[in-house]
Amino acid sequence: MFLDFKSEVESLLHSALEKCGFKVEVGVNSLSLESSPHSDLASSVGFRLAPVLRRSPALIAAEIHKSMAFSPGSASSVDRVELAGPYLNFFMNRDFLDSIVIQAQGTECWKGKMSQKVIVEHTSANPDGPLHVGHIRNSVIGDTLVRILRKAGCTVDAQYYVNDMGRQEAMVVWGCDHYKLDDSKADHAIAKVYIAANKAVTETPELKAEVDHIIQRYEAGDQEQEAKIKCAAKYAIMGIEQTLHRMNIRHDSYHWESTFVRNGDVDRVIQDLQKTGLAEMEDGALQLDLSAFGFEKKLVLRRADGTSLYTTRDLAYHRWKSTQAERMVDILGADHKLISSQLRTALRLMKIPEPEVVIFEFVSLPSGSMSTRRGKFISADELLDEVEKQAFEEVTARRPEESEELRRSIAADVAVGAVRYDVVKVSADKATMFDWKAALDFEKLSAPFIQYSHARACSILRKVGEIGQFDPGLLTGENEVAMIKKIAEFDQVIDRAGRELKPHQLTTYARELAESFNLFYRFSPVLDAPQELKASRLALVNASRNALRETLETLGIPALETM
RNA sequence: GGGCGCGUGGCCUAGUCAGGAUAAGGCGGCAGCCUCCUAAGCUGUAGAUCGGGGGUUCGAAUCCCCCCGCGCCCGCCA
Repeated sequence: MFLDFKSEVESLLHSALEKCGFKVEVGVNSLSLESSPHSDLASSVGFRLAPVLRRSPALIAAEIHKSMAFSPGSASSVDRVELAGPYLNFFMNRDFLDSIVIQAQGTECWKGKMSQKVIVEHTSANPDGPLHVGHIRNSVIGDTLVRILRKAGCTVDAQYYVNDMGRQEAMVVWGCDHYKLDDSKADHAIAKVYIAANKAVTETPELKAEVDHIIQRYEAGDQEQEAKIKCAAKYAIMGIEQTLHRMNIRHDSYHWESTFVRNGDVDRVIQDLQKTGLAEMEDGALQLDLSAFGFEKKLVLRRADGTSLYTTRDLAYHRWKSTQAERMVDILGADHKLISSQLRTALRLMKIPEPEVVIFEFVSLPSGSMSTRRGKFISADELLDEVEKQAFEEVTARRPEESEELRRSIAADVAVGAVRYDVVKVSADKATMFDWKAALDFEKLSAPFIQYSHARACSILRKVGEIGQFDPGLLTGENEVAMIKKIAEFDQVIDRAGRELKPHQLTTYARELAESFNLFYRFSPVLDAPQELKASRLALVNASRNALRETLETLGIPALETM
């Protein structure tokens, strides 16, 4: 696919440069390759070389162009190279376009060549209540990255780190001791006692000691507290999992932070950090001085009462992770920026590989930021319910003759897609404001737009039996060629999103792919086309359907066959 | 106060990391397209000094500096 074309262009350029005796600096994109409206791939390397060679970029480009060891048929994917002033324009040849259509008939061509083992940790929400619309930004970004990396060829373990030793879980247990869990969904029931407990402790500060006592006994290995905390946390996670599953999100493994306290890993981390000479006792607590690395405040490794802290436990978790994978990816909210830099610095001090951290900015409500503790949030369940309700109305308006069962099922799939696409389409480093109107809009910049294109392709394919013999060379219309080229881009998009950990790039591609298909659909009749052309167009519909399906699946969005 | 991030038509965003050939979409506005494979679609049109100011460069939305605005953080919480 596109990456093959690109590497062929690269080697053509490299040998031409060598022939001319030109040297380019090594580095990313040293050949100055860029996508261009004027060609399939362009190089502005002439500009790069101009200051060194003291000649005009156009002259340099012309010289490179002249010594390009290129004749028709000498390359498997490049048709021609054109000189346009200082630019070199590369074009794909017909054989290459044909091979894209043929490859895309199958299932093999969509998988990338990466082969690393990767751990992606995402969601890891405290088991103190349901996921809200802020949490799901973490879950959706994380799960989409898991899918992208798998598509790129990696072996991925999606991990959920369970914070069972923190204050918030002790608060939940205190709440369960004093209030009754009602029969609402597990995570929602937990949230109610958690909110009540917070209220009680705020109003009666003396109760704080009781909560502290729970933490201390749990850390000391008290069986009763352990049973209570594990039970409460598991109950909350059960509810959280239901919500995640509803959004097509699954974790491969769960890791409890208490594990790393019990097995001694936390103590070992502390010992190793002491060996750096940067850790010292202050006010009874062990603190790490990271001022040499630009951190003002010291990082507390162990409380004066001897109990551990979140960061220290997280260090132990990361040390373990580093022995299990070649890449570690953490998805964290913007509130973790500082602590994750400190974590990485501490790991570096111990010569432990650092994770790649994907930070996403906050999702706020028009009324301000969300808070589980204060009960101020829109839950993911509520969001999904509302979107599903809206989707049901829309599908009913369009397909009133279909059974309610089918309409419900389509609405559920549309809702999952709409929510996931809406969340992941914005770059992670942009703070967003939750907007009901946008969440309930199923038009162009949304998952239903892409699902719809897929459904249209399926609809055409349903009307014919087999595709049979076809000649891809007949697909020469403007929209047909554009569609083939767009399909070809799939491997490059996956590769780049997987390396840069930018899942929103895939949503842009998905939109472009669907747009291309809709144009082809609009201007190239398939079923009414003359016999031979019909077969070729059917093959392109099939290729498009496969590309749309792969893209949707990688986004975790159901590829609906009818809607 | 310090650190990090963000600022692109009325609104939401892509493009910024790796500077290049006319700033790309959506929503909303206006004007059109269902005897035609699903109109959750398609076409046309109006609308942008890319927050402001300096600088680097043949060339800056993109890199550097300053300023302004917004967000997050600066706990022996997580």
